[in-house]
Amino acid sequence: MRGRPVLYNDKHLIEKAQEIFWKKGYTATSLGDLLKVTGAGSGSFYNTFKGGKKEVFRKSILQRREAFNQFKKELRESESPLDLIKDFFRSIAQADKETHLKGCIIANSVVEMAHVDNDLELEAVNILKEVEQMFSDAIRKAQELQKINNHTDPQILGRYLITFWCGLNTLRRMYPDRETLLHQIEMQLAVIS
Amino acid sequence: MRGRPVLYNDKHLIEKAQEIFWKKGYTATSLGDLLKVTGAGSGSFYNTFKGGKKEVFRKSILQRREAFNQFKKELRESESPLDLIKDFFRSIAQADKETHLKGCIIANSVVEMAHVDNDLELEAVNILKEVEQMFSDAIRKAQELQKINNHTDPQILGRYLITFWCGLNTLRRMYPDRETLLHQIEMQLAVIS
DNA sequence: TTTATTTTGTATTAATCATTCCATAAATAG
DNA sequence: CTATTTATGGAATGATTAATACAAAATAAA
Repeated sequence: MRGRPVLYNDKHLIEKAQEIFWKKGYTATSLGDLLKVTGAGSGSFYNTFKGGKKEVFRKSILQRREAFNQFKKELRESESPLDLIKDFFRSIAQADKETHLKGCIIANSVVEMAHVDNDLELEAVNILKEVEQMFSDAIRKAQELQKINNHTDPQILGRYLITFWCGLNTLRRMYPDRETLLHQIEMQLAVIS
Repeated sequence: MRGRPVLYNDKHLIEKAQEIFWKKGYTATSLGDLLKVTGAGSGSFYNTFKGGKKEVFRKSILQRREAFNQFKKELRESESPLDLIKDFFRSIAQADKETHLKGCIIANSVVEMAHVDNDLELEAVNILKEVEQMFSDAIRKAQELQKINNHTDPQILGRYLITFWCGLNTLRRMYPDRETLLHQIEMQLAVIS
């Protein structure tokens, strides 16, 4: 194939873009921010992303979706997926303050996009619904194997967990503190046991 | 007092500003938006708010805090404040789609402000902590009066409710639907009974 | 009625925004 | 070596941003 070789492949650009979008959100991140953090000039940037800022953001959250799919794969190979999920919630308490302040880029996007961009809002909502489905499946399995005593409809409990996830996204900013968070996480997980 | 009479008092400006901030958030709301929606020119605007956009936003969420204080006053005069709080949660399910998409301006602000404006972040976090305190107080009272069976530390349960509030702020955007929300709300409230 | 004081509306500024354009660089095919 | 193709960096564009400057308007005090 002819032509000058690509210096900034889209994967690298998306990774760097994701970092800054995660911190500042969609609107507050300028194209200048994106160029600075990726090291690319606007020429290269628009060469790889004809859709501009919006396209990169969409691909940023889709990349996060991939990370989530990886976790889902681990769950499928696990004996007790619900325990993995619970440990994941517990691990949140161990994060550092900077990470707490960033929160979850998907949950953040649902809040930001409502009256900013409808397509991106829907994209983020759908990812959260996939996570919810993963929660429900794990709970159903645990119920079938008699591993938990709570026999509430797994759909309700899955929604309980996704609600908790989104609530935790704010709680950790209020109390970016290991002790406090771990207490609350254990309390909420105890409902599903 | 001498001088041309004020045409746009600050209370009116804040009210109108709050509406648009609530919808679009801080960053996505331009000064042009604010001028259009208030009807004021930039002269009047900066005459009443030397601090510009940031000052109006701060006063917008402080005004929301006042509305919350009003509710707190009702609670103090009530026999069973926890029941009032529960009914308040239930009433969320009855809102229309537009209202669901707006969500809670304070919870929204905590998410948006983390890496945008530290002062405003703290302001919003403090308001949420006040709400949490109100939850805890109501729960303590209900426990003392033997009105509920759950005897978990009221602080933990207060944090459970504020976490739920923030989670609901996203869940209602995922499912802006009366049935779904009411189901989830009842399930979560059942924990405190 | 004149003077002092304050608000208002608009024009202006200066900065930043997202995007496009284009000459140049760097590769391959012929 | 030459022609062709593609990517790059940065200048240029035009829109939008937040904020200021200032003359005109509207009032009250003197």
